[in-house]
Amino acid sequence: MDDVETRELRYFVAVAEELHFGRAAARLGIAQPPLSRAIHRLERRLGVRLLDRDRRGAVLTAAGEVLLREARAALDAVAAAVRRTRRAGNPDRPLVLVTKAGASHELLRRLLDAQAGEPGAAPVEVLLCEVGEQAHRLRDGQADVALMHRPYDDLAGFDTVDLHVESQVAIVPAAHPLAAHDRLTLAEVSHVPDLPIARWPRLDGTYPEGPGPEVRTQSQLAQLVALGKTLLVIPASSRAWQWPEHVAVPVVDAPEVTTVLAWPPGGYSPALASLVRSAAGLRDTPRPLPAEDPRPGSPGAPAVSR
Amino acid sequence: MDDVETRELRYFVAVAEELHFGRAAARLGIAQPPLSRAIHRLERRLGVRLLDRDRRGAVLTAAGEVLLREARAALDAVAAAVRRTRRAGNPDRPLVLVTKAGASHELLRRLLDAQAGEPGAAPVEVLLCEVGEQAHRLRDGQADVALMHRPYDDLAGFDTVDLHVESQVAIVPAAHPLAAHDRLTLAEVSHVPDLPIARWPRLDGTYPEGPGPEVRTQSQLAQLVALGKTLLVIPASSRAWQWPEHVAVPVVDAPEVTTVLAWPPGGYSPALASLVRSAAGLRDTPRPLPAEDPRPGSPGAPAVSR
DNA sequence: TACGCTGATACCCGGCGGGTATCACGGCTT
DNA sequence: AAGCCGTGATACCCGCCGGGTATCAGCGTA
Repeated sequence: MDDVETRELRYFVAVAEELHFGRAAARLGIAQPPLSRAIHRLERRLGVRLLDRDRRGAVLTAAGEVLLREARAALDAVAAAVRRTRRAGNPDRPLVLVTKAGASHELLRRLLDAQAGEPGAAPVEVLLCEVGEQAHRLRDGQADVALMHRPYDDLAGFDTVDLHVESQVAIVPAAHPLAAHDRLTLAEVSHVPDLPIARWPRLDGTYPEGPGPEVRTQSQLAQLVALGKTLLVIPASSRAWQWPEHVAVPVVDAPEVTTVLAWPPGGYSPALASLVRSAAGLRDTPRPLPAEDPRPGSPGAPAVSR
Repeated sequence: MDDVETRELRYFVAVAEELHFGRAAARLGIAQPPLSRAIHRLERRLGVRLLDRDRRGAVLTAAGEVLLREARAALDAVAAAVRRTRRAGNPDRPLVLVTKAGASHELLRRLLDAQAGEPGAAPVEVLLCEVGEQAHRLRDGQADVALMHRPYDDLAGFDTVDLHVESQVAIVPAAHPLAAHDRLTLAEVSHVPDLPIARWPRLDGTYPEGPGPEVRTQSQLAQLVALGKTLLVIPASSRAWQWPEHVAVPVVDAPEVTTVLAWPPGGYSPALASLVRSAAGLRDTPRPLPAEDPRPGSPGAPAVSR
């Protein structure tokens, strides 16, 4: 009586996102009448009205809002089941590690080196994604493990190993008066009138209100800093930002950022276990001496070049 | 091409649990041939062999193990979507709070009192469950919010508010020499030869190996302590254990237990928000003076009666 | 060797998902 | 004011697929 099929959830999500039966049907590749029927049947089964049909489209009811959120999560879980099962059936599957582009690449390289040194190490494939997308990739099974940053990323629902703790720096335009400081506080960088904080899109693609410029990628943001339009506060090791027009100034009271290795709980493949072991070994030497690691800007060495 | 329906996942879970097509079909209320067909189709779609068919049943492949775990999670998510949507459509729905029977009942009463005092408070329905079941009830939508205990319960994937921190006591038979101590250490209670720790069933109903008695409910455990067969270490406020044949002795080096209110992230109904507010108010007075709270054994007052 | 138990196969039927054609209704335009 | 357009709803048909029964095929065992 109350077994809902994933097809019905996919249909509902399409309608809830488009708020228009015709467009949703086109997106799904079916005609509009069967879609209307399916949504009606879903409403009848749940005993709940999900959409208020209007002459120019439809709007979600409160219950519809709930189902939209829950259905997305459920569909993610189903997609994850499929992806993970497929990979589990593939004997020489690589481990997929997802991380933000441009962040922690030194640490990532050390992790990959350490893992490659392990005997019988599984190959690791690196998948780069947009800011904040790692959790989603992990949840829907596109990746096995992620590099994430506390407190920035939402770590709820994942097992984690802390890899590295570091302080944060403000990246400001070299020509700006703030660049002359050798240390700053959060208060000093929070509301600089001519350097408003950039705004990132929400999950639905819209932007929050505010004075700052709208950005969608990290390189846009880097460019905006170089142009003197904005500033940002990031972990000290994110050296990708270090353009000639940038200056990094330590922010003394910004919360420390912890780089963590995160993975969905319960899924202990041998390959993942091996990577976690490598990561734990890395953690034991969080601050390598320069002699041990001659690369400049190595994570753990919070030296900020100005 | 790769859209898997929940029906197929339910079918697979049944087969994977029974390891026998005939019994699984009977449990599902269908005949065996369609079930075989469905599993074959699922294997073909995933491109992965899930079961090794044997003459006397079937055994899971590695990929099958993965899918069993993932499919259970996915089906939980779908069930949660249905349940939460149904409740969201019901205007005067009560908030369902799930907790372990016998634990934290004083704190729970204070929470319910505080919530009832709120203007326009939503009714709260209390659901009692077995040890360790709260997370599952929360995940599959049978409950909106849970009282759980760190570090005992798995809080991964939930938002939480800490309510109360307390130390732990050992509950030992009154006739046992350990009862004469006025304080104990973990080392002293860990491997007492004549009081082996009881064993709880795993999720699949089997018991881990060990010398301790097998228990399934808390009252069985209480009875076994009274009979001098075992001991246990629990938070000081779990007064349900306090039988005449029991003696509670503080365990000085046991980790502190934090009672937390936990709920699935993202689901902010007004009723839930109101309860979380009540809980946060409670947290601000974690150790009420006796004058403020004349009830004996109130949580926060770690007085241990012997 | 025959029986029994397992899952696989063959075949049929009915329901349901999907398609096209059309309706009902309200807002907009002229 | 009247017609048109765009919305979702309804009516009806068809083909596929899920489910049923009957039966087969392999292997262990009595």
